Amino acid sequence: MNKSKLTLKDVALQLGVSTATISNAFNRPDQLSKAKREEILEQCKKIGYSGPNKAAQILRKGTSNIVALVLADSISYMVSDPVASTFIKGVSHALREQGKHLLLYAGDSQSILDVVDFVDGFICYGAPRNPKLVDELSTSVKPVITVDFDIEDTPSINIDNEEAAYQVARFALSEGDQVAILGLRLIDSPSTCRIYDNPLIDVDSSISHRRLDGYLRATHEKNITVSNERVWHLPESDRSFARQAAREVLTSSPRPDVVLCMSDIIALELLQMALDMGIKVPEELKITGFDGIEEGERVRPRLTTICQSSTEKGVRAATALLEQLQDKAVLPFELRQGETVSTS
Amino acid sequence: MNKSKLTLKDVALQLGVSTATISNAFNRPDQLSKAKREEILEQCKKIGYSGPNKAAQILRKGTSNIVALVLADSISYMVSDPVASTFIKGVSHALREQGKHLLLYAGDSQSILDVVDFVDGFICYGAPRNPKLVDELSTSVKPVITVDFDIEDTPSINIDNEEAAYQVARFALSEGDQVAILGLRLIDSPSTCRIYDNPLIDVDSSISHRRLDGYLRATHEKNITVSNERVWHLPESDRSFARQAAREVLTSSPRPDVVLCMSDIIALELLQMALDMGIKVPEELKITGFDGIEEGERVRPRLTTICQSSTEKGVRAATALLEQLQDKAVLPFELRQGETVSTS
DNA sequence: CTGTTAGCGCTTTCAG
DNA sequence: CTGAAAGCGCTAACAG
Repeated sequence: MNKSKLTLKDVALQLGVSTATISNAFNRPDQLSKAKREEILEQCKKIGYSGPNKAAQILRKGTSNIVALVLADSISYMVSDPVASTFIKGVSHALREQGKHLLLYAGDSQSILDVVDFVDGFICYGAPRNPKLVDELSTSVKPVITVDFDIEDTPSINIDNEEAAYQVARFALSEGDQVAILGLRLIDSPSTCRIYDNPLIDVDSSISHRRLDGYLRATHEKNITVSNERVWHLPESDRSFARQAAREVLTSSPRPDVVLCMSDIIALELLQMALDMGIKVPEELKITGFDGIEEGERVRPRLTTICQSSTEKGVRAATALLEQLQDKAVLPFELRQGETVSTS
Repeated sequence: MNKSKLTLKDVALQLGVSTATISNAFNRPDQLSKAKREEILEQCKKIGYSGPNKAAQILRKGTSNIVALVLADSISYMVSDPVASTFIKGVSHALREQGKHLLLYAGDSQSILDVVDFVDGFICYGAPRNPKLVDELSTSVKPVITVDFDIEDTPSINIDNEEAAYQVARFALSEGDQVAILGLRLIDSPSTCRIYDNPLIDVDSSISHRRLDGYLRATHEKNITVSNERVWHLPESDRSFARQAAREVLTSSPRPDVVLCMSDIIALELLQMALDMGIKVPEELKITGFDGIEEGERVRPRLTTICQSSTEKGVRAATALLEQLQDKAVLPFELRQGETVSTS
């Protein structure tokens, strides 16, 4: 109970050795004889000293074994998103193997200053909602790795979103199709809407715009034009936004033959609503998703989508951070041919 | 860039005031004139000092604004469980309002010693897989609150699992029904199996056993006997375990008329498998879940289950910890009448 | 309202 | 291999 009051100094005094010896017994086994070390450790256990105080170690050593995972959005939102939570899974798995701990950090926070002094580094998953964090991160002395977006001169992990979107769209489209696109964070609006002529946000770093580019490359190839009123913006990959958008799309006229969705969550809501409305998939409506979440395989018809391994991304991100790898990695993806696109 | 090298002392020197004044400017506005304070803050910004080093503050003040959330299992597993992630959502939401940060901690870790010295407290969600953590937690000087299980003399948050299980079972059962139970962590086994005469683990604190008690109270009331070979054990509320168990149950003879499931995930897998096998729900098979996850409402027929608000639990847990409330709270639950039980 | 000072608990040269 | 001593950067008395 009073273990918390015992300091290394107290212990040194009690055991009649110097503080350095105790410290070494815990941290640097090579600095003293095995026998002595074991004796000290045993004595410590006996008197209830469980090792050097971590707070002091952090200050002194400048490392804490804590890695901050900066999420794009609030933790609340991210943790219930299947893609993000799969990513977190990967990160935590890799961190755990290295004895590191995981601090979750919201991307809509004011600043990273609260933690920058004591964490060992940052994994930044998606462009944080608060852009100020990007500035802070890019000038931070602590190592940073970004995932699904880029900061100049900072290592990152991505997939080729443009190519992936192109492939899934090309697979789904036939000449003459009426096409609609359900996009993610395309413009600066907190609600679901068509993009019309609103300025696209953040063009460079946004994965959404890369995906849009890919979709449009495929439509051009099939001589299909997609006007801006057939492109919807959703502020988040969230089921209720998705439902709204799905309803708009399915009741719009002409009703599309193909809907390209920038996430599986969106696609799944669209699918469900279509089925509820008695629309046959894929005969009357083809749907593509993006991400490859499990639920897309459980549902009937199975979702046609792009699979990317979020777990793998998480593992890679954590590993790259800890090993200080400096490269910008591009991971593979895979087209999954479900049944929401006719294979004829 | 060299902001990280500036210390409070340097700044004091540069601005020609004492270190205490700088410290006060940042931490105790009441200790100096508003004018002076603002001037100092501005100067600091100008020379690139962003405030006292947090690592040093942690050591000095003994608080870090970090709260550890100890999960029952590995982070990887917990973060993809809808119930746990909803809980995390609640916790992070409440923490955020208080400017606290969230450290995720795995319940199968070796020890909490790694972090106990610098976190401000522990929220412990479910009995940790490694029981040693419970000992450490119970002797820790840092505040602790448990959720869904109890540690003596430690505040906690629970629902009345026995009563909830009783109610859902009573609702589902009719005299003469053949009953099976899909339970969670009932015995000490890493795989899905019937419990037979294996000793039940951890009887007191386990919510699973409270639920089992509730189910059995209901069956007794209806003069139904449920032998131990009609009770399955699943090591986790995990879809693949659930599928195994579902298959065993549905192919066992006599095939049950009612299956009481200790989580919605289990119930949903059972439901899906039953439908795939052409078994009519609820006409030929009644199913009950536990938890009230969203997916249970999206599926057809809708799941009959016990709803408990995991978000609310999370919020309460965080609040209670931060406000040092000492009571053992019992939260309400609600029976949700879906369509997996006939309402006749 | 401001400045001085003594640590918070530890690690790490550097002599011995 | 061991011990003495100097901080890591900061805060909170306390005295002025």
